[in-house]
Amino acid sequence: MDHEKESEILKALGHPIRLRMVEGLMNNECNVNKIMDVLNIPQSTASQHLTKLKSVGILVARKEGVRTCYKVADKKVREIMEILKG
Amino acid sequence: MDHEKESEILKALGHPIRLRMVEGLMNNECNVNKIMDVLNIPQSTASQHLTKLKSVGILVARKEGVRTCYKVADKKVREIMEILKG
DNA sequence: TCGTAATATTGCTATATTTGGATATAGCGA
DNA sequence: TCGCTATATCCAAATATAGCAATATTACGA
Repeated sequence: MDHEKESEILKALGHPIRLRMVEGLMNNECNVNKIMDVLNIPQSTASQHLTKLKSVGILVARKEGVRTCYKVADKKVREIMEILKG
Repeated sequence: MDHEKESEILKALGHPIRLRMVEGLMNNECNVNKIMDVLNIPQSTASQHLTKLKSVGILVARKEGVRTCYKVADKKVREIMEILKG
């Protein structure tokens, strides 16, 4: 097991806001504006958390004109989220 | 999902030393001395990481005379470790 | 090209975490 | 009780993270 990389992923997930982000993005792709509205946090805060989740490979971003759509990209993270839910 | 508690658990797992501790304790119960030897870290560092893992319920401690034996207590954490391994 | 909306980045402060030496505590055997 | 071993706790310094306003960037439509 690559402890460095795995612990990076877990650390990224280990924040209430980011966990809610990932949970919400499990089934739908979503742009930043929607996310910051749903979570009721400032734009810069939302953007930074999303950037962190992307930087460890949990999310991928897709540009759609002026928008950025994020979605969950890591299969293991999906499985972890399922475990936490159950 | 209780995001606060779940993210606490993920944050606790999200550290290379603690991840190695949990991995090593998946199949055997172990005392602090053994753990610090295997991971090659100072005693206080080992103790503190173990304390953190215990405080979020990932590990439980059992006193055996002068020794303290730790083992993995959280079923979901076990499942998460399996996912990371696979 | 201008203006505007969406998003990213910067700059900064406050707070939290990590680390390991030093010290305290507890159990056990002589 | 004394001394030894195992572990926990305390403390300070270094480092990392969180948060958010302000600013920069980018893409689009008029």
